[in-house]
Formats: sequence, C-alpha cells, structure tokens
Amino acid sequence: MNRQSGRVHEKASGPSPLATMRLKDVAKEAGVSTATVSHVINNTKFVTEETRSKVLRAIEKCNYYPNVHARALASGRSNIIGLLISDITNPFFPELVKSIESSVYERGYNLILVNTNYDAERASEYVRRMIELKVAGVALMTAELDPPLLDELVRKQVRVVFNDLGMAGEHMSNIVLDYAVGIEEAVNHLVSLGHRKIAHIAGSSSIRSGVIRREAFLASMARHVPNETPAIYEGDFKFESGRRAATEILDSGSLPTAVVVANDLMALGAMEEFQAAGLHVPADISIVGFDDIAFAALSSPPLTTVCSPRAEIGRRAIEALAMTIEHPNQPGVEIRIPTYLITRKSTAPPRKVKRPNTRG
Amino acid sequence: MNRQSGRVHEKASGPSPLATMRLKDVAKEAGVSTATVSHVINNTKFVTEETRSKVLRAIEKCNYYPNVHARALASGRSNIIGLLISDITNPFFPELVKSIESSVYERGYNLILVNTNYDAERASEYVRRMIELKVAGVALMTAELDPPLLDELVRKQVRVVFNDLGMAGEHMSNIVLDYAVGIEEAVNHLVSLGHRKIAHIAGSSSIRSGVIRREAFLASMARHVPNETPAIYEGDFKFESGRRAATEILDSGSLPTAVVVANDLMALGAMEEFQAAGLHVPADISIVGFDDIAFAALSSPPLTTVCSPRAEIGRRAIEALAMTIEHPNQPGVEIRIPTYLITRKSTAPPRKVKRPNTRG
DNA sequence: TTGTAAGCGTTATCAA
DNA sequence: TTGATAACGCTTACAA
Repeated sequence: MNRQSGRVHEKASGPSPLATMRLKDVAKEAGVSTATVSHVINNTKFVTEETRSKVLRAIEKCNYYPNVHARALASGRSNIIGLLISDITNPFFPELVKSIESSVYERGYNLILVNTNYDAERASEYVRRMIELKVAGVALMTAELDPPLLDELVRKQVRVVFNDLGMAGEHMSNIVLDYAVGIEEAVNHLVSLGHRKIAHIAGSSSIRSGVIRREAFLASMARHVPNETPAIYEGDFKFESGRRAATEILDSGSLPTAVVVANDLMALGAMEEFQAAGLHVPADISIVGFDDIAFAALSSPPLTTVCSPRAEIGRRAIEALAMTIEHPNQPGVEIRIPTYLITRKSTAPPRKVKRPNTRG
Repeated sequence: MNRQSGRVHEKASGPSPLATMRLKDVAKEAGVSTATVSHVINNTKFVTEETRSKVLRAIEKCNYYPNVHARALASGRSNIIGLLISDITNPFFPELVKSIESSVYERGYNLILVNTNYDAERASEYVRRMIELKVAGVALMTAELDPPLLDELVRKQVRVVFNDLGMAGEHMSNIVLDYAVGIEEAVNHLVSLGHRKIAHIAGSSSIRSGVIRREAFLASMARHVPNETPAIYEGDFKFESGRRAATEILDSGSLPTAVVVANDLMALGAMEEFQAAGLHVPADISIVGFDDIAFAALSSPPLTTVCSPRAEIGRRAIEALAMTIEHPNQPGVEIRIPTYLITRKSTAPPRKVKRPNTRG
C-alpha cells in the first residue's frame, strides 16, 4: 500500500483510477510521445486519424484531465478572466455577471469573481491577485477604480475592458453606455403624454453615471420644455433615498406630474412613498426609472424604465476582451451601447385637475 | 530595442519595469538563493532578519508578483475554490455569493464562479473544469447535481461542501438548513395572532426544499390546529406562480385568513395579486414568505418572512471547506443552520368578519 | 507525421 | 541559516 509518494506506480496492470494521470501516462498508454498527445489535445499540429484516435482512446481510458497550471506555466498564458464588480447584491449586477459568465465559459475561459464592496483598498488587493494569477484579461465593471491600478494591469500585459473608466487604448477596450438616448426617450414619452412639470431624482453627484444621467435629463428637458426649469432632487442610488426624495417632493408644495429617476431602486422607493401618501401611480404622478432591474417589472404598477441592457453589455465586453487577448496586436475598441425606454404601467397622461380659464 | 524574446535582458541597469520578474530575478537582486526568497515569501523556514529584509526590499524593487501557476504546479495544490450555483439572477444567490466571496478571499483563496443555469450538462462540464484547475475545493450551492459528478470530484481528491446534496463524508461537508424551525415560528406566530385557516403555497414538489418546507408546514399545522386540514397550492418558486396560486385561492371560494408561502418571490407575487383583487394585506389576509430576499423588506407592506441566513451559510460553508482543505485528514462536518422568523408588516390578526352565534 | 528534450517559475529535498 | 537542484506537468522548438 505505498501511498506516501502521492503517486501509485502500477507494475503492469494499466492505469490506477486513484492516481492523477499525466500527459505522460496517456502517451505511454497510447504508445506515442507526449508531444503528440499535446497536439491532439490542442489541435496544434496535424496528426493522422489513426494516432489521433489511439490518443483519444487513451485519454478516455485514463480519465485524463489536463493540468491547467502546468499548461499556463508552459505556454505563458492562462485561460482565466477576472471580473471585478462593486457589489453583487446591487441588483444591477446579477444579470451582468450572468451574461459575462456565459460568454466567458463559451469561449473556453474560466471566471474569477471579485467583489470590491466599493472599497479602494480591496480593489487594489484584488488587482494584485489578478496579476499573480496571470489572468488573460480583466473586466472592470465597477464605477470607480484608482487609475494607478489600471496602469499596473496594463503594464503587466493584462488585457482590460471597462465601463467608462477611461478611453480605449492599446490593450484596453471601453464599453460606453449611452444614457442620453434612453433618457431622451423617457422625457419624450412623458412630454407626449402631456407632462410639462417633470422632476428628476438624481444619483449621487460624486458618481459619474449620476451626473451624466442628470445632465442628459436636463438637456432633454431644455429641448422639450424650454420654458420650465425642472426640479432636481439628489439621492444616492439606494432605495431609501428614493423614498426620502419623494418626501421632499411631497413637501415641496408644488407636485410635478412626473418624475424621472436615476435608477430603479430609487424609483421604487419613491413610488412606495408616493403611494403611502395616498397618491396613485400613474394617475396622480408618473414615474420613470432607470436600469430595468428584475423587480422593475414586478412592482405594482410595473415600472416604466430606461433599460441598461446588461446582457448585451456583458456579451460585448467579453467579446472585446477576447479579441484583445487572442489578437495581441489589435488595439482595444470602444463600444457604444444605447439604452432604451421600456414602457410599462407607471406612466400615463397627467390628471386634468386645474383647467385654467375654464368657464363657470 | 530587443523586445522579441519577450524578456528584456538588461546589462547592468537593474530590473526593467517591463519584464515580468521571476523569483530568480529577485534572488539575484537580493544576492541570495531562490530557496531563501521562497522561504521568506511563504514563511516556511526561519530566515535571519537581515536576509529577510534584503529579500523584502528586492521584492519591492522588482515589483515582483509570484506566479500562481508555477506555485500550484510545484506545490501540487492550488489556491482556487470553485463555486457552483444555479443562477445568480435568482434573488436567493447574490447574498450567498457575496458572503462566500468574502470568506474565500479573507482566507487567501481565489474564487471561480460558475452558473449552471439549472442545466445538468453544463454542470457536468463545469465539474470537469474544476478538476482541470485542480481546485482545492468546491462549494456546490445548487439544488440538484448528478451524484456521479460528486463522486468524480471526491475521487479526484477535491474537497467539497454542499447544501443537502447528501451526507457529510470523508472529504465532504454538508450544510443543512433547518427549514422546520422557521416554519414552526411562522405558524406559531400566525396562530398566536388568531389565525386558524392558513393555506400554503408550496414550491415545486420535484425540488427537495419544496417538499421539506411543505411537510414542515403540515407538521406545524397538525400540532397547532389539529382540526383543520390546510389547503395546499403548488407553485414553482417563481413570482408568477405566486400570482397564479393567489388567483386559485381567490377563486376557491373559501379564503384563508393567512398564507405561508414557500419562498419570497411567490409570496410577493401572491401579495400583488391579492392586492389587485382589492384585498388589504395584512388586514384581509396575512402573508408569510420564506428566504428573506432583499426585496422582502422593500415591498409594501414589508413582508414577514422566514430568513434563510445566507451570509451565515456562506461563511460556514467556506469555513468547513477550508478546514477539510487545510487538514486533509479531518473528515467533513455536518453543519445545521436554523432559519428564523422576521416579523414585518404583512401579518396581523385576522379581521373579525363573521362572528358565528352573534345575537341579533 | 512523430519524437526528443529544453524550458516555464515555483517548491522542497538535501547538502553545505 | 542558506544554497543547489530536482521535480511539478505541460508546450514547443527542433530533430528525425
């Protein structure tokens, strides 16, 4: 029962099911060289059908699993892709992660997931780990990342794709979500319905997407309703802040007939607060969210919202990343993905309450 | 500008920032052997403070990152842990994944995430990949997995932790969620409130947790309200099926005063349907969910629910896994985690409508 | 078309 | 206390 050596050397009885089989064992079993086995596994040189099937049979018989680490070491490249997100419990992420995960595996890579928790130090530690793992590429799907970390990644030859963290470059691709088109659709939708007095609940002004969305809203409003100055309330992208903003709106004394909110979580919070105050959505006030998180369709009424197509974002991000990994000389690309309005039940024409200059 | 070789050999000018530094380079820089460098990095043998700091300085100066693959190959163990879940967009998972991710990284491992999408074939492919990666351990956090896959993992010496996929064994730990205690609390809560006629919306009877929850409900009811036979409606754990079950309940002609639902998604669906039918929750009907997903606290009214403590599940699962990885001779453990009731606003005493034998 | 053998960057066993 | 050096399992020139 010699088990100490970690490897059981059989005398002549064929492969042991317990020992981990190496390429060499497969080669011996097939009666060929290790190079040949490697070539049939990787399709990297022509091998006659006969040897090929001998090898395949041997692989089968040995229940052989290639060792990824040995492979990475020998070839100098790994098949691991890193994904860095802020917080998987933020409802924006699950769909994105799912899409990225699928794309990554379809292309034969493996996915390492890290969750920064919005913590810069943790992000930095994670970038270090990615480099240690010699990942082929990293998808940086977080709102903020210290620029030095990005530099370090690029210096270490890691291919990168990110979401508006900078411009596309030699080894980096950039996915830019076009918030403005969706917001324009939203404002246009509300204005067509007859709304004029439209407020905005913005995301934190310290986060880029928050300010971009606010500016897009303002720009659309200026185009559609030039004579009104829309009220802006600021939240922090979380549910509770939507609630608070709604309270402020309620207390402001001049209720808008519609409100465009910078994300669904705040929109859902605002909707609840309005309803708790006795308003009916959409009869008394229309609400438009942003992102189209899963629960947007499940609220009552279902939320009209601008969709950030996360499945597409994930797919195209990995497509771009794989391109820069597999064609090392091609530069990164910039991919623009539009957002678009999904009309559900939280928007309707404003109630005709005060009809000015009405007779009698 | 010799860049072709991939490695730039500097003449005497110190380390190049472009080249990837190896242990050997650090050793040369520090004027010691590779063995010594390895020992200070891994704390695996005593090294004098002096050499130690020389090495540390050299590491710093070279901006050295150890190569995980070389390390895994040489040592025979990797620091990768695999996590297999069904679907990250199922609201049960984000919190679990977050907790697992934290625990894994705190312990110095890296996390490979895979999403089976409830697809057996995909699960099988993923198990193969885990083995190729020589992962130290795998957390199987999915409702179903073919037993042969589990066997294969164990045969390949991979440590495993799972959620009721079988019994704890030599290299496998089992996390068992005690559904019954939480459900008992829920039934007890409703009965104390005065409810007698309590229905159950069950999860699919083809899924283990669905049948366990139903049986726990039935057992509690038999204990508390022995003379009633509770109505059972079957759903499939999804939002829409909660809605459908509510419709069935509404159409049944005999409305219960409370309903215990097998998960929050269905509970939320049922709640919406009841509300759409003009019922008030909890005045007309009380609802208890199960899981305590994020949106349970955000619904209106906030959902009373039985909590599956996912943060704890994740933490303890990785704790158990790390134990079996780091102490190869210790057997796996079985960890029982209780569920418990969180009382929010969707439960209240039943309305006293028909008071039988009332005078006049 | 197939085989031989030199790395890949660590760890770990000995020896010094 | 430190240093040589042989693995680890694979890829990939280069040879045959």
